[in-house]
Amino acid sequence: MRAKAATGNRTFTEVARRSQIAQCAAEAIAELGYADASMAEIARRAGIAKSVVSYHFADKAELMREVFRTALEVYEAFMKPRMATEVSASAQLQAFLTGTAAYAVAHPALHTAVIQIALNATTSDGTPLVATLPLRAPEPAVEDILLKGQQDGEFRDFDVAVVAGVVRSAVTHDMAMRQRADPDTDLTAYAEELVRLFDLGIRQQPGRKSSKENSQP
Amino acid sequence: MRAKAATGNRTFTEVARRSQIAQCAAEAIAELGYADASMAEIARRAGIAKSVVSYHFADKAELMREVFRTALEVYEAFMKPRMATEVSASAQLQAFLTGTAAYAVAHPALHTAVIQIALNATTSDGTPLVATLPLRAPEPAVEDILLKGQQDGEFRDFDVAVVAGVVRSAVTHDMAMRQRADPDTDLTAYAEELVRLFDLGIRQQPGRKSSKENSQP
Amino acid sequence: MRAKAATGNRTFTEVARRSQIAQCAAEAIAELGYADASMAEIARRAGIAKSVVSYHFADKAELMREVFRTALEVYEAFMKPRMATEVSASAQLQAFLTGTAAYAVAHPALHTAVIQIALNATTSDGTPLVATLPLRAPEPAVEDILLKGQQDGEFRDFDVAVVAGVVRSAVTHDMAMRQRADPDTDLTAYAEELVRLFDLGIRQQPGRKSSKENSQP
Amino acid sequence: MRAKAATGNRTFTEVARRSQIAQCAAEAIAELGYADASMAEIARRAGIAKSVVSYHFADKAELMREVFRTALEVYEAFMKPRMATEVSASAQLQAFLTGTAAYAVAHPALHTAVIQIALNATTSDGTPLVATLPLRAPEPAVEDILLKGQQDGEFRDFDVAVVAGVVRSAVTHDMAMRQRADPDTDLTAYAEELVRLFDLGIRQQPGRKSSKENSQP
DNA sequence: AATGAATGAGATTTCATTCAT
DNA sequence: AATGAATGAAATCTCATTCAT
Repeated sequence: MRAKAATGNRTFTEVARRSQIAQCAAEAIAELGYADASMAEIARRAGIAKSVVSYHFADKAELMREVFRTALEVYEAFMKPRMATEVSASAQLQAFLTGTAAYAVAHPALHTAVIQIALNATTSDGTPLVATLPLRAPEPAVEDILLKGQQDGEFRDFDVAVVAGVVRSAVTHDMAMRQRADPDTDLTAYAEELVRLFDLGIRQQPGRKSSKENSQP
Repeated sequence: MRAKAATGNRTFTEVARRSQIAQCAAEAIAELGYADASMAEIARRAGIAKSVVSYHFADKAELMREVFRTALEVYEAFMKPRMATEVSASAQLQAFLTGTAAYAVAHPALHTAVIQIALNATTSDGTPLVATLPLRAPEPAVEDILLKGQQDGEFRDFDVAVVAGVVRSAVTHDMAMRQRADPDTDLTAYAEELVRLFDLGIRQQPGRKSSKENSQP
Repeated sequence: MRAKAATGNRTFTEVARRSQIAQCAAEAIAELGYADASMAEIARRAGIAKSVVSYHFADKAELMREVFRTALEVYEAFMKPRMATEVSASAQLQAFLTGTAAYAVAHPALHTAVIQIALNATTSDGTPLVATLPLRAPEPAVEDILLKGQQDGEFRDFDVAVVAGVVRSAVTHDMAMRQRADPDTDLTAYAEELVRLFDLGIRQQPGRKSSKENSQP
Repeated sequence: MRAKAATGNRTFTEVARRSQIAQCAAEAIAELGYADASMAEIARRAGIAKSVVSYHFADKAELMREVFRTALEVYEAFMKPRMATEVSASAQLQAFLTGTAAYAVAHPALHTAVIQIALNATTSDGTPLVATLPLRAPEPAVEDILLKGQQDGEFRDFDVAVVAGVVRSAVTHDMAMRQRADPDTDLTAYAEELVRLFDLGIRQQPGRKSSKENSQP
């Protein structure tokens, strides 16, 4: 009857350390870039020996996976209450944009680190790390929102995959670059501008009907 | 003690070698990611000794700067004729979007490499490489097109910096990710979708006047 | 500050644990080779924490010494009844060869591990572990059998040390390599072949007298 | 038209360095045992930086393979003239035994190192190194000598594989242990003793015919 | 102009060992 | 008696860079 509980079969201490190390890793990556965020640097920031990092994570890839997982969890926990109250697709999209911006302000390191990891991290055999992640898309999925909007007749006809990509790249890549260049950027105003842009860009024009809506009377 | 000034006095061979190496560097980065594109790998792809790379470039940062410069040159040469014929801002924006997509198809390595370099490369003292680049925005500057559109009353009132960022992140980050995930993506269709999205998103609504236009009768 | 003297005051549990760990160590060494038989691997096989190994053995050298001691004990217990009944030197040599082969079949891990330890193990200051062992030769000592054979006139005149070495290397090194290469080798047939070989090689030729026998009328 | 000639496409310098490093590796292994012969220690003995070793050998396994190859070459070059003059199988066996002993005296490090490598070295994935060697048996093959002796009626009937193993283990394992324990052992006397032992052990008894000889009149 | 050889710094990872609980 | 956590030392390997030729 060992003192193990918490997540799966991990000690309280272990969970705490892993989380601390993952956080330090995210910060190191966000500040220095993926290439310069070495295990040594991460350990230094956590105030522990290099070998302690290796003790808790089998290898660097596993640490990166943990950062990814953490960021996802935090993001979803952050977004859930903000999405729950919205019904219409356009309101959901607005909540998504302002919510994600607020998340980027609250957790800039996680927000930036995830992008760098996705772009750079590889496993020891050279395959991209993302390929090895059991990666369900984070909730809320932009695609779902857009689809719902089309079905409800709120949004016009367009290629969901493309627009979803643009929306997502705006709140990840562009937002992160902006924050990096100037940490004090007003992301709230930024998000509002996005809301307007996309609302106009995809909203169903009055007097027109989307093909989807027509085909399902 | 060869005094190799910035540009100027380079022999024909030298110019050719630098260009060849830069091209190989771009390909290595695009295929393997920045972290795994070592000087050795780049030399291997060029079929020359590691030391030859060092002979032509003071250090890795300078090589990365050269890739950047090359990509810019190629991009501008590619876009110039496509932009020259367009007059209206909306036509220019359309030319920018379809042109950049065509460029990504024609020069995928350069297109992808630049993003990776911007995100990852640092000089030996740790400062991001982009900070050390005499970086004028590449022509055509999205900001200029948008501003012109507002002044001509074609585009509505919006924060130019924000929208320019979104437009740019769409054709860089999103497009590059898409190409990486599936090298056969139809970027032409993709660009057309973008044209529609942004056109609707920023065009001046009929019967409305932009503040800018009003204030300058 | 537990005063754990050489042997003597060990609890039942302690003795059991030490023996279990030593057994697992032998198996790890036999399977993976000395270099890859780490304390962690040994603990894993025993189903205990690394620190438990350190708790029971001052350091790795002591654990290796224990494996050595264990192997010796087991070997001698195994051989004793087989040797007890034999009187003549040649019968004793035969019993030694077939007995040792049977031991190798019964305890392959111990048999192999001892060789690896003898060849590889060093104390922390670099001196070979064997040098630090209070190493009396295991009973039955081949030298004693050979000497007795010469004195009884059964064996011819030869350098006892040399022949003893050859006999021993046959049943250790050669036999172990053979088992490793093919775990199903028929060691019984192998031993019989050895018996014939050495019997012919050292037996006193009829009509001749060994010098030893002559000099002690 | 690079300045490459020598072995395959290796520079003179490269060949020399590889050979020097391999020699130092053999010495380190012979003196300290396989486990303590680190790349750092080998580099120290060669008076070069650790990274120079890595420059010439892709990894440690490749260095070990080179030591193996070198030892084989040296051994065969050493034995060839000694075997060439002998006709009868018994004379060949004698030449083999005394020759190998002389080799052990002339090249003790190589002789010992090979044994340690065969027993211990593994590739990075854990498989024994010997398995990855294109390992033809070194000339002269003991098996061939023994077979010839049986066919010529010089040697009695016995299992060639077994006796070959014993002969080989005597001149490898036993001889190496002996040298290690006392570097001044008289290996010449040792070899003579072996000659007598095996000669008696396998020679065809007068008045008897081996089964093989009978079956081929 | 090019290169083979060398190198120090540093990256990741493994290991035996210690210690508080 | 046992263990999780931690650690420094060291091992292997990679990298950008330098230099004599």
